[in-house]
Amino acid sequence: MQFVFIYNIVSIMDITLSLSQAVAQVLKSLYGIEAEAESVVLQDTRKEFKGDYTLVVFPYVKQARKSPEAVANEIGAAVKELLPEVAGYNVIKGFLNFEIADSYWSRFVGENAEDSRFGLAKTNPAEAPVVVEYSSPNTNKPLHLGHIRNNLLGWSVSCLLEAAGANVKKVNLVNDRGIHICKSMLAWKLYGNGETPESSGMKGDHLVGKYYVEYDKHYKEEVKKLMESGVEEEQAKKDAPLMVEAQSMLKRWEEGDKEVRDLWEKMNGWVYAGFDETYRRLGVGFDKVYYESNTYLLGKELVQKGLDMGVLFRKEDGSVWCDLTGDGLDQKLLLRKDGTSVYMTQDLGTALLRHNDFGAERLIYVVGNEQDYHFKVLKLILGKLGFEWADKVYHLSYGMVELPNGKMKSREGTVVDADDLMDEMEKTAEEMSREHGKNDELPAEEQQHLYHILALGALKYFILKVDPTKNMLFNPAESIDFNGNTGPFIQYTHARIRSIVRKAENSEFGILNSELADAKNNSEFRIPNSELTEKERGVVKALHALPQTIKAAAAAYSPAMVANYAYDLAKAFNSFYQDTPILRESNPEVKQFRVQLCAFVANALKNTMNILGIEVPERM
RNA sequence: GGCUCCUUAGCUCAACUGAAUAGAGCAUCUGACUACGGAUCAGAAGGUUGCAGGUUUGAAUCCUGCAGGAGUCACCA
Repeated sequence: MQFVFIYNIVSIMDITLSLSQAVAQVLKSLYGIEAEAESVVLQDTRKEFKGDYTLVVFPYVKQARKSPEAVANEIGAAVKELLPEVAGYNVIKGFLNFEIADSYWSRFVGENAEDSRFGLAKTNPAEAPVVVEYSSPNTNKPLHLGHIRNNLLGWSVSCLLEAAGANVKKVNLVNDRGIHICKSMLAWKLYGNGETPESSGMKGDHLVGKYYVEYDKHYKEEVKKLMESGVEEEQAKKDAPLMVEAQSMLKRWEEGDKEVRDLWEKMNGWVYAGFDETYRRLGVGFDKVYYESNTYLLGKELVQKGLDMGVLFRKEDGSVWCDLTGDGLDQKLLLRKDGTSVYMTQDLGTALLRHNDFGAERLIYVVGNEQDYHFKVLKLILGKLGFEWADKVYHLSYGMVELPNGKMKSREGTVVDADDLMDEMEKTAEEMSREHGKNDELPAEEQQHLYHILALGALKYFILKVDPTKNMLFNPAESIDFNGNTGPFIQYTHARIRSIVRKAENSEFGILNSELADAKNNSEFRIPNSELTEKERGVVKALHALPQTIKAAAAAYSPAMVANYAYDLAKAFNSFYQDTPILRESNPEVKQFRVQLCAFVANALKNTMNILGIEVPERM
């Protein structure tokens, strides 16, 4: 427990930690119960009862051999004796409610309000990094709503892990080759008449996507014709001239045919320009981008190694397999009979590459839950190949995004395009803002920026507030709502607070004066016995919970926990703000404290929203 | 069909490793000091946590069965 001592010098110790330790200690001395401090569960006291933190004593009554009330009372008395911060306690049935002294809360505010990084851990760049892969798009069509969830999650989980102290590297693995790209290329060659993003004014990724659709249209016609002439459907799908041509194109690509490669590079270039634009608008980015055209041959050596080790086997036709029946799964193909590799082969190779590139402490893959099986197998095979880091591979498996009328299907045109969606949200943000008419005096450029921030705030919050592992429903009408549990609600709260703080800073009273700075060095800092109002305490307790919230959210890879926290904090503040005078307060000391509390909340909202990739405006 | 996951208020979501009367928002209804910024706040109503059993002092949470939904089971990625 050495760290406790150090914490005490740097700042006051988190009362919940002190309480857990005190309870553990008391359990031992009173009843001889051995309990780790971490195993002592404290929950927030429900608001209908008096107190701040609650210990449920039922787990201990058996060993204590007393009634729950008696146990609770004894623990309460002993802990109060131990910790001066505990002002009192009350017992209701088996629930022991600790009441924390206001002096603790005041001191907590005094010591942390000015810390712009409150709740955020420092990262150590020398530490082995956590590599987060996300996005990983195909280059034959533009990004859609499903990609948006992926990108927002990937970005925000990266920020979250950083906030918890990890050294994070974000990577993207672009699927830039394969039959699907050839389809777009072929259709463009046949029907494109040399159309370019410049000539058409179309965004590159959309242009390429257009020809992917074009291919599908003509291909279907061909299949239909063949079937009408008596060919079986399955055969028709293989024999359709367009399919034959696309296959041949892929083959020529692999052979390095100059014409095919040139076209491929040209069209991929269009797509990348388009993606860059979308990424920029979404506010996401990467430390390193891998291209599958460079990595798709990787993994073959691993397969050879696996054969040598005897963990893989070759069938008569020459194909190579991994037998996972011992793990309750099937056999998995790793090399086709013609020696070419499959998805899994590549992924084995890129995992090793990434491990070697970064010396990673963890490899996180942000990939939809439709690939649960794939990653289960990937980890198993890596383990069989003798890589002890196989268990550092973590599949951050997120749920599907559904629309009110079911799944998105590209063929049925029910896909929500990422760029369109952002356009739509920005338009709505502009309309809402104009309606409120509070930003009419801002320069046009700032107005546009504001609409962008609000639109993306709404979109990101809407998606990130849902537990990543769960499927979610995306209702376009609700996603652009700006009231209630939404991004703009929190952004608005921030803007209002900043308005107060600006006024305070400009006023003759000068809130951040030297008196305050001096007082910070004083252990008896700040009106130790002054009483807080109910609403003030609510806000302070919410702030106090930030560091542990970030820790828990990072451990669960859940930006949703951060989103819900930000919302709770904003609500606590709004409730406080509604009926508590701040600048109107006549007692200067109280006024100063409240302004300080405002600045503290604004900063916490900003930091938590930033973890979600959401900016907060100064005014809106 | 096998395997995996899901089912909480009319709708969208919470509820940390089992704990007090299951919480928010939207929608509905009612109210708020001449706004320190009303994109706010206060309140009402809304639930047999899919169904049936079981374990436990205590279950939305753990176990079993059933019903409904999703995903997956490619020499696609």
